[in-house]
Amino acid sequence: MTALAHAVPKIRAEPFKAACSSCNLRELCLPVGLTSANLDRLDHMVSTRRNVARGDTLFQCGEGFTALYAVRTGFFKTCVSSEDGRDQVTGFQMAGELLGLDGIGTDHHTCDAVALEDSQVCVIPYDQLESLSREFSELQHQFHKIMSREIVRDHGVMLLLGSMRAEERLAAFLLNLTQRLQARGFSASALVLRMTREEIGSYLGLKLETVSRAFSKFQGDGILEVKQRQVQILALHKLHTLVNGANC
Amino acid sequence: MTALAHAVPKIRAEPFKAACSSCNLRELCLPVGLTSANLDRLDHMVSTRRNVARGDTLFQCGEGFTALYAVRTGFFKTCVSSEDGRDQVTGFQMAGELLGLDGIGTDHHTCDAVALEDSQVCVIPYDQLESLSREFSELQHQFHKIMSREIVRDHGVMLLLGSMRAEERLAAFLLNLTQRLQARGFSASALVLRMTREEIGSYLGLKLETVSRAFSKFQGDGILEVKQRQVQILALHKLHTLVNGANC
DNA sequence: CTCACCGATTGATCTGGATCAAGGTGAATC
DNA sequence: GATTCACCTTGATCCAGATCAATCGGTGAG
Repeated sequence: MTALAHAVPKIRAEPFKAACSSCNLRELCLPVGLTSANLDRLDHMVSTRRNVARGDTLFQCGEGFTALYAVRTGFFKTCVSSEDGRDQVTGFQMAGELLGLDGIGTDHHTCDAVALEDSQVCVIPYDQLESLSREFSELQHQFHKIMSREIVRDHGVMLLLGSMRAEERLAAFLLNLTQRLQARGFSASALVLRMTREEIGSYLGLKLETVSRAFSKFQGDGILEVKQRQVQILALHKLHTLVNGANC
Repeated sequence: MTALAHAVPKIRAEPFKAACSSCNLRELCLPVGLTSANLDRLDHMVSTRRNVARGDTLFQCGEGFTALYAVRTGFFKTCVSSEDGRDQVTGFQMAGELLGLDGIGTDHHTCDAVALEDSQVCVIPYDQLESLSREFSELQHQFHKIMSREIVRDHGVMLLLGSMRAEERLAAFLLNLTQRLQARGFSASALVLRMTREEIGSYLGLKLETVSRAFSKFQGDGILEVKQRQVQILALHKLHTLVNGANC
């Protein structure tokens, strides 16, 4: 055991043989709907992984665009900033989700992608993705679906930012998080936030104090049990009615 | 450059032989970067046009998705609504811009597209677009760029909604409009708004009264000359500093 | 163990934009 | 040219969330 541990060096940032065909995220990620023959071709394309330490950027605004990234493990945020230093978190990405779609349009990334915990991504060279998706339409269609869903998601965030009040925004955010975690096999009711109150606030167009107060309010109302970043959802239905039904 | 002639005879609802190859929007629309041989193939695919009268919908939320639409003439808005009737304008589309990208992900449209004036669109059958873009990579790449730019645009709107104050939002909106109009050969300083104050407000996350007050403020400051929907931009640079530089 | 630091909470106060209300304006119709 | 209607403007008031400020709590370093 000790001999083996000594023989196998710690795996760092070096290229690592990835394999979509044996990845447990393949039903959530780019390979959805591919036949096993085509999955093998994808394996060949997605040949490297990259580790990103907590706090480091996967890519930054302005950098040249060459590849998309599929989150394998960990958690990211993306944020854009205006010339005068205003900052806006545009999304949080977890396992199976794609990063970098913003770069296709201009050949340069237009936002920062920052790891909120030690993470690993699969590198998807973009030119290879284009040529491969010219070869089999399943991949092409799946890729288009992913882009389209990102647009629809963004529209949902606009609705949230444009017309919801603070508590509704937080409720919508929590519902979205749990849904995505549940799709990945995690508990629907117990979650650990990987981001600060300030980052949540930036995403929701609120100040961190307002986010904190909304958490406390939810706790007081018996909807949540909040202990720092540990959140237990006690009344999912109340979150739903907050977002939908109850108009004042 | 004199104003573009608006004296084009009115074309009615019958299918009409479209031709990207002879369309004066081809440098702004899907055909960007295509060789003339490939343009001909595109002509064959985009064979029909559709007229949409002011106030009518091009498609509605929930409808099955079969095609994308390129605006040829006129002006549209897209809006999403939540279950409890909240409404959010997610964008305004003018000549050369694509509508319907939201439908790819789920095979159903997720928003309404409403004509704000009598308009005409080119119908782009989506399955044909996919197969054609498997055949030539220029079309594929251009299509991907358009989707990516839509994502980037949405991120910009999130930044606006999440971190700008009312006057900054209106300034950013006006700048965006004039840039797009200018790219289409219209005056950069004189514009006619095709949407109501309420629609602008919905897009910007503001109430119509606030939009109206901001217009009046800009007029008082000598930035604009506003007469109902006729807007003359007198000090473009002041709009820029409002959006960027001047913090408080 | 103590210190320092970062993030979270909570309270007090302020304010930008919402809301409520009352005209004003221009285009279409008769 | 009077009527109507949809849209816009402007004023007065209110309130949700921002801002300012103090404190607490967990965590990592020395």
